[in-house]
Amino acid sequence: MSKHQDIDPQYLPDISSLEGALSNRVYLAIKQAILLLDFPPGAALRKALICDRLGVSRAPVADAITRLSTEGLVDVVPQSGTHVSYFSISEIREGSFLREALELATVAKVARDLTDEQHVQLRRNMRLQELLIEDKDIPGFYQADEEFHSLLMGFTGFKRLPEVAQAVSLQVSRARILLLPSADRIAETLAEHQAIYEALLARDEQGAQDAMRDHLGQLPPRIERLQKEQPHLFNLTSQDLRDTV
Amino acid sequence: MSKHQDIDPQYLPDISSLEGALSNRVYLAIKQAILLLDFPPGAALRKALICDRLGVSRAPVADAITRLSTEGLVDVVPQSGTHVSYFSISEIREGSFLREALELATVAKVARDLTDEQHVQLRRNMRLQELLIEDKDIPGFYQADEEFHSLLMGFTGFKRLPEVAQAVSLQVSRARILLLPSADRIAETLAEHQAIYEALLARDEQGAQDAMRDHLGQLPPRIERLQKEQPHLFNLTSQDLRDTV
DNA sequence: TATTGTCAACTAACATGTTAGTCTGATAAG
DNA sequence: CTTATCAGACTAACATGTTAGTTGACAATA
Repeated sequence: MSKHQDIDPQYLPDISSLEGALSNRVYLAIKQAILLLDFPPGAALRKALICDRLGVSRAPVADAITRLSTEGLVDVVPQSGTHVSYFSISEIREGSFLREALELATVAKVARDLTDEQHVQLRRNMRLQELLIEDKDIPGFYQADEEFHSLLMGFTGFKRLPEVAQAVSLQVSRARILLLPSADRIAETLAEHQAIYEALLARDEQGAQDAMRDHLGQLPPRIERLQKEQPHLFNLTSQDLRDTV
Repeated sequence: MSKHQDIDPQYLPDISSLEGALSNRVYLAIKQAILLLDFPPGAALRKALICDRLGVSRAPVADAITRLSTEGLVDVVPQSGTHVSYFSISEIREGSFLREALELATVAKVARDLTDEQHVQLRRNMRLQELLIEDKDIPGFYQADEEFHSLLMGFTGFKRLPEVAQAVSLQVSRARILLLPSADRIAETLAEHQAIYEALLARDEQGAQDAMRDHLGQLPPRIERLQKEQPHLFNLTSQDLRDTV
């Protein structure tokens, strides 16, 4: 069950550039390493190595691991050890479901309440997306994509919504790193964003939801295909086996 | 800003009857006291008192408080103190929004996938609700109500959904305690549940969502009325002031 | 070979000591 | 009477020592 590598603490970002409490900085550093797959699924988190690398004691590291555990990024085995969680098709499906639920409620509300100022911000972001596509700047487009969704959530005026949405779809975000986006795909993505944008301008609540559902529905099948290509990253639970029959 | 009472540790449930790690038991005990308003909003959590009462050291208590902090039930002021969070109209609105988003997605999926076995379970619960109303057993109905929603979420097959739904609407659950349900109100509630139930049987996705939206929409206005009656329990942020103009 | 039992090494969980930031309230200055 | 200051008493955050449970290698046995 475990001839897995330990983590390589070399990949931990330096925490001195971060701000806030020590526990929080350690948390952010480990979280980044996991989300970028520098700490691969299955890797054992060795507290001693992390303490050594970051120059902190075990307390803030333990605190950080507790938080990562509640987010599902690590699995803690009491009195035994901690390792980076595997991908799980069922968890990714659930994460996508939760994410979709929140995004649909978001666009419905935004379609009802969109202000002129918000419209300007959205239009600016859409223009940016177009420019980045012309330049074939894939990382840049990725970032503008995130900002597009982030803007919409911000428009609701709800403060916790963005972080909740991120928390429920962390596994999806992590798996998404494995997908290498092509120029074709980001062009499609732009078109999907435009459909959402136009429905929002038209105050078309149902249309915006349909467009968002269509947009978000693209991701899960792509991720599920990864399971065949890189099965060692996945944890096949009985649930998953039943689903894939 | 703070001539508030300390918490009274006497209200902490005994943790020896709970199971799991010590940290988790302490967490559950404090959480229950906060949700039942035995620890009222604004009360200062004194770690020493809690340690004394539960017979544990500071470590598991600190661990528990960290978790409660991420759930928004307590506010931690670094290097200073911790107190039970106040109610906030804006947080309650947001919690209701998030809860509704998840419940709507849930009934849509259940309307599509309902099995015969699940139908039997639902019908049994509906019958139970009717019986409890005849007996005017309000606490019993409250419990069956929770079970109704819990059943629906369980039907999706998603494991984290119930806990996420509970987590996002914790503030709402806490405020709900202040509402004294009348016989009239629980009769209305039953009717709303029946509308959801019938739409689900008819596989009417849109109808089930409409019925659920109508059902969940009852709660927030009732809670907002509490603000006038018991303003000392609320934290009026500038956000809230703007909203209530 | 396969199975079982033992034990050493490792771990998370817990207890407790230490540090440093924050609040309060008394006192002094205006 | 108001305001500023400053010391002491708190607190969370952090460091570190201790406990107890798990794991996995290996030897003993069948």
